[in-house]
Amino acid sequence: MAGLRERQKAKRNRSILTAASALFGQVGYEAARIDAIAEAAEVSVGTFYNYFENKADLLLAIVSMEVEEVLHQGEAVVAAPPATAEAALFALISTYYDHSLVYLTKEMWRTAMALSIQHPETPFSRRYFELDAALAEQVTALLRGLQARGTIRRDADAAALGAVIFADLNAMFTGFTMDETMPLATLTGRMAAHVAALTGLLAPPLRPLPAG
Amino acid sequence: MAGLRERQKAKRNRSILTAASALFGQVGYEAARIDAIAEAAEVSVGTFYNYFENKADLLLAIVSMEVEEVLHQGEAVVAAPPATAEAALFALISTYYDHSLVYLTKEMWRTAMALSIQHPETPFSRRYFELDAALAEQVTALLRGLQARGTIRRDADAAALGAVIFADLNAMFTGFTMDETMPLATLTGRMAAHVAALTGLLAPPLRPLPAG
DNA sequence: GAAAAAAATTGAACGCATTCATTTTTTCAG
DNA sequence: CTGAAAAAATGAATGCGTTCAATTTTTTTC
Repeated sequence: MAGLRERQKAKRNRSILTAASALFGQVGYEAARIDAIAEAAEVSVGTFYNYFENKADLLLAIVSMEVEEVLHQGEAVVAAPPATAEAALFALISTYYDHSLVYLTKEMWRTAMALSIQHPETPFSRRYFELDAALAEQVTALLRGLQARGTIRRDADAAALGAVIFADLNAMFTGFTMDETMPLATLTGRMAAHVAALTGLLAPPLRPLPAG
Repeated sequence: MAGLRERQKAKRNRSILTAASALFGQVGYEAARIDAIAEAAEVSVGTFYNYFENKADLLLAIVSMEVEEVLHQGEAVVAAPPATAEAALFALISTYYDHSLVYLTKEMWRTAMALSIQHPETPFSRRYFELDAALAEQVTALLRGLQARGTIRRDADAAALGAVIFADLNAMFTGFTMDETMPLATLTGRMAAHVAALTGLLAPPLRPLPAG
């Protein structure tokens, strides 16, 4: 049996996270005051800081959930990619984009990106870039799979190109979060153009390259 | 003759910017207190806000100077690029990187990037991304020049690839500013690897493509 | 050159995230 | 069950960017 203390801790933790999540959704991250979150969670401000290191810590919890789900979905695409390189990259990146607004608003994404850049020595930043690296690795894995299958040229540097593609999809996503009026379709369309430009360069030579 | 008021205004403006720049360099942007800047500039806090909209505004002035100089230097590279695509891209991007720490510290760069992402409707953000766009445009211009000269394949989408390459060099630069121990040489080396991977794909076909 | 008008300066006050000394609650030994 | 020790909760205080009503300085008008 879990002790009283332990049970109360878990309940409060959940309560704070729920209250914060709701407030973030309603008024945005920046406008959500700590006292308001504490009050909604029926907890004092001091107690809030007993459970979370700071306001950003709340955001991190939500971002982690989001990216973990997206990584999971991405695995399926990497395991069984569409036939062409263009379709495969498009499918993977669309998976990322389409999921992006499930738990987070654009403003929350912006805040997360800003915090992760500004304070690199922070647990927030470390975790955020860990997640980023996992996504980039997934793009690279897709490229490797396409190479193994002969869909794209085998002499391309998959790791470097995976990083390049991830940097680009990330930059476009940043642009998306920075324009509150941009629909997801616009983002997807732009991404498609870049994917087309890149896959245009990745077609394998008609005859296999001589070994060595 | 300029009136007394006008002369004093110019003097104060300079004084504040000089004081801020010095303090940023000494203790960093975040640790530089507005009262300290005001005091060093021999001005009250209220007056500071009469001359600059906020703390970020000071940073913007310095960032603008930095990027404008780099754009100017970049023009020379675009006007007379090295012989190979790899050398040309390397030269342009090195120009950017090598200049980057002249006026700004890594911490100042991080802050600038974070602010520009977090508050997109701000003059800071608008200006920052204007400068970014100008840099990306310069990369595209270089690619176009290389296409015109036949150094890289003419059927590549220069605008899309310019954007992709800029996003990537930007992401690597962000990584550089986030690691206080990383020397410029490491950044340059990583960039070289990505440039090699990309230019490997950009070589023109041995025979010119048929028209149309 | 004095008085009125315009512009600029000033520092105390405000909002908000975070900290910390004090109080309350829970656990546990006997 | 009791009292001491440990853990957690609390809200007033702090630090810092920014605002604003009151004051001072400069310009203009006659």
